Amino acid sequence: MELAKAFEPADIERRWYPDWEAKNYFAAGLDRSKTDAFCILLPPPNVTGTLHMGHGFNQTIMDALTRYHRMRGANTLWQPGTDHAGIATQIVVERQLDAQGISRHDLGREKFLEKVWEWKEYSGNTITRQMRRLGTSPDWTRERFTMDAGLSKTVTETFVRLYNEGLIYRGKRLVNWDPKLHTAVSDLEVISEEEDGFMWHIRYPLADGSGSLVVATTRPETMLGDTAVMVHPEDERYKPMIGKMVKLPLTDREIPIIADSYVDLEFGTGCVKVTPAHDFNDYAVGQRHQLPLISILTLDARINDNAPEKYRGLDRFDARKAVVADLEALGILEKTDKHKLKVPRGDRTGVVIEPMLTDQWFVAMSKPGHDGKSITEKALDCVASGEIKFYPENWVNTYNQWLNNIQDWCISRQLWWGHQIPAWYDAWGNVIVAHSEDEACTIWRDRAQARLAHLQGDLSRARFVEHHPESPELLAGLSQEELEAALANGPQLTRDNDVLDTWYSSALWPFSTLDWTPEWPAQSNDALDLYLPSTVLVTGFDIIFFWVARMVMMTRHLTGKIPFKHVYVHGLIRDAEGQKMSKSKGNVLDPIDLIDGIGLDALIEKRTTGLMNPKQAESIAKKTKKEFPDGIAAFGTDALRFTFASLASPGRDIKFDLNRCEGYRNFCNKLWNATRFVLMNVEGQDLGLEHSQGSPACGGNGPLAFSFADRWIVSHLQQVEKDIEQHFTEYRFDLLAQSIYRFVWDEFCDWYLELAKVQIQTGDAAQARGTRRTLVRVLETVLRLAHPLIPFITEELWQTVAPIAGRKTHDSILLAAYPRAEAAKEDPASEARVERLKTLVHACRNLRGEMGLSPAQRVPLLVTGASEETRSFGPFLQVLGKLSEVVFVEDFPADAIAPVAVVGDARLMLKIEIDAAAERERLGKEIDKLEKLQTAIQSKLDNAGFVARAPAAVVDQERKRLADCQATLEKLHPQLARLAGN
RNA sequence: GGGCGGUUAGCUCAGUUGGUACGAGCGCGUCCUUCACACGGACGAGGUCACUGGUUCGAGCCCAGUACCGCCCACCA
Repeated sequence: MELAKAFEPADIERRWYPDWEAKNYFAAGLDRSKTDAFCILLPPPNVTGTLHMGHGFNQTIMDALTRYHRMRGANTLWQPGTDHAGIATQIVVERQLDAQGISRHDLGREKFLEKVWEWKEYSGNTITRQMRRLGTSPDWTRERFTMDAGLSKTVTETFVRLYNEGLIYRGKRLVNWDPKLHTAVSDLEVISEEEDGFMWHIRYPLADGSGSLVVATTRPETMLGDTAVMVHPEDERYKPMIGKMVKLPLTDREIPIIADSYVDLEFGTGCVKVTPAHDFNDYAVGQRHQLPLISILTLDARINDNAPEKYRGLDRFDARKAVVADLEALGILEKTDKHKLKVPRGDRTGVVIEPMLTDQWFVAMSKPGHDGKSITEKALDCVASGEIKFYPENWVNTYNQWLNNIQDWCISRQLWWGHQIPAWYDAWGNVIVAHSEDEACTIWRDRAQARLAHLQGDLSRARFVEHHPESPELLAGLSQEELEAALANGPQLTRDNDVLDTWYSSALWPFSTLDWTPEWPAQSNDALDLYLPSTVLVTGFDIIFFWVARMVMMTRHLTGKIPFKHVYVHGLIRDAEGQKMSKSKGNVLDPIDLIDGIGLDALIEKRTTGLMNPKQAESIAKKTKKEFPDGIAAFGTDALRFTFASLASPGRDIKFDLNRCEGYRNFCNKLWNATRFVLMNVEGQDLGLEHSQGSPACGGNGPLAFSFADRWIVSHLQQVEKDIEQHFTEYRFDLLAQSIYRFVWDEFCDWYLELAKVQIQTGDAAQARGTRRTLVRVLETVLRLAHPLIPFITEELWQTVAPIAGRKTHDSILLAAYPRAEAAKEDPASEARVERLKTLVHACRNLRGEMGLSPAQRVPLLVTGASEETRSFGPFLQVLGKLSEVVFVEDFPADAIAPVAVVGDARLMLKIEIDAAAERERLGKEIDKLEKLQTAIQSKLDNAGFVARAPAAVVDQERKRLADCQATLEKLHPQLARLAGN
């Protein structure tokens, strides 16, 4: 088969992926007799759009690991799927409707959800199509979606369990409220950033007219909901006022002055207004002092009816202006200072989050569960015990720190898209959590009957509680008559409208995707048994809290197992300037565009459509033009993947550098052409494969001879195989890529191929066979070695190379065995010998370079003092040094004025006519350099401390360096002297 | 206020248990369309490893501190 002259990825990629998938090569290994199991969970991408560079990076690493372990023969599963991404997806669809002038309320819940499902279908397909383009190898037949029937069942089941265990509860609490979305959000979904604001100082008069005090606040409008003013108990300024009342301005209420050591004496005026219904700190203070809670805001953050009439209906920021103006008019606004403050904003909407008193569902993070430990404690234990390891390790700090300060997790969302909470309410507001409405009704009736029996005296309280330990107080408030009537009419339950935080279902991903059932462990399946826990979670640090910690908590608590053994935390992909990639900045790169290439116009079009702020289009277009004047070239998937891997240094974000990508595209081309060369030399030739299952066409029976060069490259390969194994174990994909790159380019191509040319041309038949066999075998091994990173090109080449190498063991390279180092093939002597040959060649080339010889100009080389080995290098030296001939002589001609280099015992002379003065200068410089070096080493050795305390090997090494240095000088000096006369 | 990173060639980054700065890619200079590859080859220029002190025979690598950049967490009204 004839290979194209250059590597052209598009066609190769198009052919191989469908083939792999059709033949089901990615299917989960379910062989229980195997001891090794490797599993990765794909962090399910959100169905909000398309994949970005971060996904490409993340998935490249996972795919490399998966292919590696699959080739090493482990049971392997890469579990794919997508996430419904509650809020994010609902926003996307609402925005689309918005463009048509429709709101979700116009459609109603059911119709709206249909629209979202349509979008999910579209986005989900886009994502999986992109993943295929990236060459990923998950088991597509096991693809899951967080709202699949099976996963939804797991959500319900776990919710019911946690509720019955008391670890999920409902309550009226102060939560982070997004007034735009009209939903509660969790602490993690709130981003606090410093913004410019003001500190208003307001004078509150004492009710008894005996004076006044001044409070400082950044949110004056909330004073309408104040229920106290607090001071520090030790504050001498205010001590006499503690316990007195102040008259709250703008209202007709009087509120107490309380003492609480929370107050900072140094800050502000030392007096703090307390608004328990609209501030988390004040809420806590209110709890401590039994203060009333007065909510003054509606759910869309307007002033409500609890406030004085004149402010009602005003938006919170308009209300602020009005309040400030009124205070000023009253003359009690003491002063207004500029002040920087942290403003909490919703991560999806950007609007200011309002602490709001609402009924919500929570997961109790610190409450002991069935085994006496809280889910937080258990999550900490999993890591502390070493069962779960972080790579790099320092992320443990972040993980621990977060868990040690965790608050209860608000899991209810006032949205439509998501898992509806499995809770039902009766007419009196009693809550029943159940798997279904039917079950809820049954529970209600059962409970009502038992309660009735209790009320009628037929069932003791103790017996009643014994039967219903999980919630004995349910229906407790109903009278006998009410129970009787309700039992006659049916319970009339209505379901909770809220849905769960999208991360709730994500937290179950490690087992929900493996078809865990409520009957587990009595009923299980192969995948669940083999792949829980999974091996490694590959993820960015941005979701350690959102996802990683919660998976550990839920999986440990609900299954008793850890979700994964390793957490590999990688950096974020940033643009060339280190900026985060985002639509609004217009610096987003689509991985597919790097694979296929994209013209400048198309790229600008892509970056400037659908902007939130269309005004940015122009500057984005300008920047794009500047950065990519010719658009982006097509690099192909393999080059992109190799780039991702090579940039994956631990603990570091990645500034994505297009030049690197180009460099690795070139690397693919190098590999491609090396293969062309090998094929040209081996196809149809006798390779001496008689003892292996070689293809008859290329086999052969001739005797084989392996030279030191053959043994060197094979030996070197063993070291590379060893290194790569270590790099995979340590998740060092950067070093791994580097190892492959260097071996292929610097050793195999730059040296071995050149040496092989000589061997084939000048060696005998046995040596030619040995060389050809080595060429094709090393190449074949390299292809397997590199396959996890660059799957397409390696498959394409392997299909041709493997049969010739007698190693066509499988239909696809991805099923072939991964190379493992063999100690028997190591050959240090040959490695050293090649090193000496390289030194000679370098010396020769340096001379040429310094003489400014054109590569085309062949000149003779004279060598004196050559050892037998050096003599054996003659043919190699001649070709690699571009020499007309290599002549070994006793001594140089006395009258020769030619450049000379010293390598060990040998001296090399390029036989060309040169200017004696120039050569003297050159030698002088050389001698100078060596003498400086000599002095440096000598002084080191003269240091008694060094000789006494440094390890003997190090001292010996220095001695040897010194000796070499001296030996070279001893040869250079006479050479210089010889020229002196000319 | 806590915690974590980073600071090495013009740019983007490696540097494995302290022992000659082998650094790599891109860029740069000179030469070369040599029968695998110009997506290439050969040779070369370029670095006080942020700063200060310490440990050590020896430090880019260990310790302490300083500066600058970045990230995460936290209730100063």
